[in-house]
Amino acid sequence: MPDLQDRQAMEGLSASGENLSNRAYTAVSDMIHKRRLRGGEVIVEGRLAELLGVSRTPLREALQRLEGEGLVTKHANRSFMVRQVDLSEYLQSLKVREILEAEALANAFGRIDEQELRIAQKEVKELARLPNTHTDDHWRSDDRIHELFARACGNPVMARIIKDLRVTTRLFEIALLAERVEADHVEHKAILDAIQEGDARKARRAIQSHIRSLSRHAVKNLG
Amino acid sequence: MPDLQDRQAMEGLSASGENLSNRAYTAVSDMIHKRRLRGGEVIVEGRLAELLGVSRTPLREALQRLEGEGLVTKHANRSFMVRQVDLSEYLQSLKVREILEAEALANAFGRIDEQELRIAQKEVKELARLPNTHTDDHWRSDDRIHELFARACGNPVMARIIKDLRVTTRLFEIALLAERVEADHVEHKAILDAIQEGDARKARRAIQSHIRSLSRHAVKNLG
DNA sequence: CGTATAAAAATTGTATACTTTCTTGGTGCA
DNA sequence: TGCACCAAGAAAGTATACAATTTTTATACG
Repeated sequence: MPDLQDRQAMEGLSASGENLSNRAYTAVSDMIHKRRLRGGEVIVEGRLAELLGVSRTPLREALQRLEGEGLVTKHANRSFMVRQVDLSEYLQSLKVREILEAEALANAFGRIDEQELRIAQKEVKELARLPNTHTDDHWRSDDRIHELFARACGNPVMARIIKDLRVTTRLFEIALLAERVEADHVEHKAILDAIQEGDARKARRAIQSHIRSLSRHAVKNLG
Repeated sequence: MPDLQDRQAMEGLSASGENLSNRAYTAVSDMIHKRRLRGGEVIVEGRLAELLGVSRTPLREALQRLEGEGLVTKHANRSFMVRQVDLSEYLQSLKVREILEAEALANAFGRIDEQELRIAQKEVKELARLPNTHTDDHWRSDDRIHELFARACGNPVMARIIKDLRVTTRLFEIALLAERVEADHVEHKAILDAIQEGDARKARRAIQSHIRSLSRHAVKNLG
């Protein structure tokens, strides 16, 4: 079982969410994304509440909220369980992402903030140079790129769906990862380049091939 | 304020969700969809809990879950508020639906259960004959048709997203409605006919023009 | 030695009491 | 008359106590 670390992370959050419910929410969400709580693991409320230093009430509320978002589920009508994303769901999600991100990118053309594009490009270049792949940084960059055009597409509903789908796929990718990092850099760069050149067709192909590449990689390593 | 009706509906649910949390959840969800709780309305926990005959604890959990699904939101960091879908969000959602439902329909070709198709067709025909448009029936038919190919498309993730989007759009349409019913019948029939003929192109056009027709109607009446 | 059963422990479900925070209305002073 | 400040009330946030349910363990019997 994880030690004090999570509790301390939670206490460090004192400023953020204000109330314990919100703090518990982000703390648990974090623990899931950081794999301190693994997919399929059963959550026992009492223990986790104590670990986070709150009573069960706000923790339960956090869990209900997370259930609504699909990060945890009810196991046999009783305990909560950390959501397990299997290969099949991963591939299905990627398929939808491929469709929607291509569409979003097309609609975003001409509306993407120049400066944000610069920042994203610089980040990719730096990451490519670094030998050691610090995963947190990698994902931050990944987020930035994909949100770049999702947010700019002029359709917040679409952006939200893409974001949710990326939560799902991320959940799965965390387990996989590692040897993908190199390919990600190259493919990300291709997308950003196409955007900068103003070549919509090329950008569409780039995002599609990026996502398809993720699918192929997953199937190869697990299918 | 609504009277005993909701409370009784809730008590009638005794069999379904088993525990009070779940019962409160479906009860509130129902109240929202049936417009007994209107978009933008502020929910005061104590009152609603009393109305439903439960303590605040399970009601709050239900509300948190509904928040995760987007049916209610937090107002000014405090009270819950029934979600208000505005025209802009409605149109955005329709846009995504247009993309995804067209895709789903394409993928569903050849996998749609013959019998379910028959049932849907019969239902449309009957509704078209009836002079009085009983809204519940209309929507049940609407659900059946759109779920027909969403479920058959082979991608449950996509199906789930379509379903969620239809919750959003339905929330908006309930307010509008009425003179749409006629057009809906015609357009639904066109979709089903195309499916039966096995004409994928035609079906795609039919679903797209159906959804675009919804957009146009909304803009005309409210934009 | 295995299985069935009952008692105990653990865990979730619910209510309630208490605390904190926000809102509202009234009173006093400029 | 208008504004500011304070008090009282209302509503949300949290903890805890208790009830209902499930799981585990221990013991007795076949």
